[in-house]
Amino acid sequence: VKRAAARKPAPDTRGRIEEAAIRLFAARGYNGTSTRDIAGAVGVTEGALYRHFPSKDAIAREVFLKRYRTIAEGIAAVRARETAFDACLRSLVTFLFEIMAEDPAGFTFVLLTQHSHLQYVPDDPDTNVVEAIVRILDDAMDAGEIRRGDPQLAAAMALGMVLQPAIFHLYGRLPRPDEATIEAIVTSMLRALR
Amino acid sequence: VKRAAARKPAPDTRGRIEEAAIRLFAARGYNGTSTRDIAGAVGVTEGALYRHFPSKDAIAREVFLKRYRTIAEGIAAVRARETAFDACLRSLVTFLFEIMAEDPAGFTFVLLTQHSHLQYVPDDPDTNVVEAIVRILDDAMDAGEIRRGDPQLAAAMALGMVLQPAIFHLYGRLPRPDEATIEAIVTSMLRALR
DNA sequence: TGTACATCAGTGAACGCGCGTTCACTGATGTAC
DNA sequence: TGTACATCAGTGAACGCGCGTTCACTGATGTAC
Repeated sequence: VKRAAARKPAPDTRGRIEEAAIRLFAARGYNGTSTRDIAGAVGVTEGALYRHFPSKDAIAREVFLKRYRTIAEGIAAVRARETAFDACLRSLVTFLFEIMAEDPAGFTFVLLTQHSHLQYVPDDPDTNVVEAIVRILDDAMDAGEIRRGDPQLAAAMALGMVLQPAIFHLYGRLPRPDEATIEAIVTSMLRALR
Repeated sequence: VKRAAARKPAPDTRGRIEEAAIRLFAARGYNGTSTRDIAGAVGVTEGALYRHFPSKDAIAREVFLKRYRTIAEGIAAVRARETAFDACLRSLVTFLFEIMAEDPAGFTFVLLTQHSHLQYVPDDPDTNVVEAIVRILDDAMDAGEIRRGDPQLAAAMALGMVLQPAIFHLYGRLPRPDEATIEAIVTSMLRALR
């Protein structure tokens, strides 16, 4: 019988380290999480961590860049798909709340630690979330869909109108954003930008 | 001659500990700053810290609540002074950028560590910044100066439209906000809310 | 198919270090008589 | 004014602890002949 062989699959220790790390980092912060915490959550010894990553710092960087890339790629996809500015904005806001709902720990971790890691992200709009948004708004200004102004400032305000409600939700001040909430945010953003 | 007596003033070690702590916490985070760092910046030994504060945590809490109260009192003052909603909003945004310019370290520290300390701030609108803003927007909705909606969500968006540009400035993505920038933000906020 | 060796992901114990905190002490200042 | 004592803010050395990391090792799996 092959029972032994059939039992073997699904250790995937590396993936489980990443999951545990992101969850703990989001909850307690990088410095507030020890390698013992991570190893304990995974169910291995600390030594095992170093079979998969060269250092604690490398775990955080790896995990950040992976999540960050997911967000950047999602934004690029929306940008490519939606030609009308209104629809693009609506899709972007919907997308951001979707990934926040799907992976709250990952979203929180990226939100809270972005400034420690953003130095490793190039300013290229295909990989940098903020640059992508600046570009979208700049194009919309060129097309006359929103009024002219500093695209960096417009991007900051637009981003703030999404992230601050997201933060309010993560800290329990707002319930999980529903369709109506997203619509209210998009409406306000369009009014602010036009 | 009284030279020795005239030399004596201005140790104010407690105040200097607070200043050094807030500057270091803002730059490196709470966990990234050691009591040795703080004592070294002040020019005393670590033991001296414990003549003025019972623990490192108490330094952070004290310093946070002091700065936070300054902001809350400033907002309350604006609210009491300005009766017209437009003027109130303009004064609030101006005030926030003023204290950020005056005390960047304090502002950064409060911005970054608020969620560790907000549990010590009551939900009372006289002491809680977010509650005060919710109240202002709720009143403006009652008075018909802005359109009805969830005041918590409106507060989140309004706050995001100020804080995200502030964050962009702190991290070098935007220059120091000038009069025109503040005016652009206020204009966008009014459009978003009306 | 069986045997010899290489590779790999794990263990568990230990490491040196920097952390927050403590403590006995000192010297300057304030107070009482 | 002088003396005796209390208080206070500092020193400097030490503490125990938890941290990130290392290392010799083991046993399971893959590969070559």
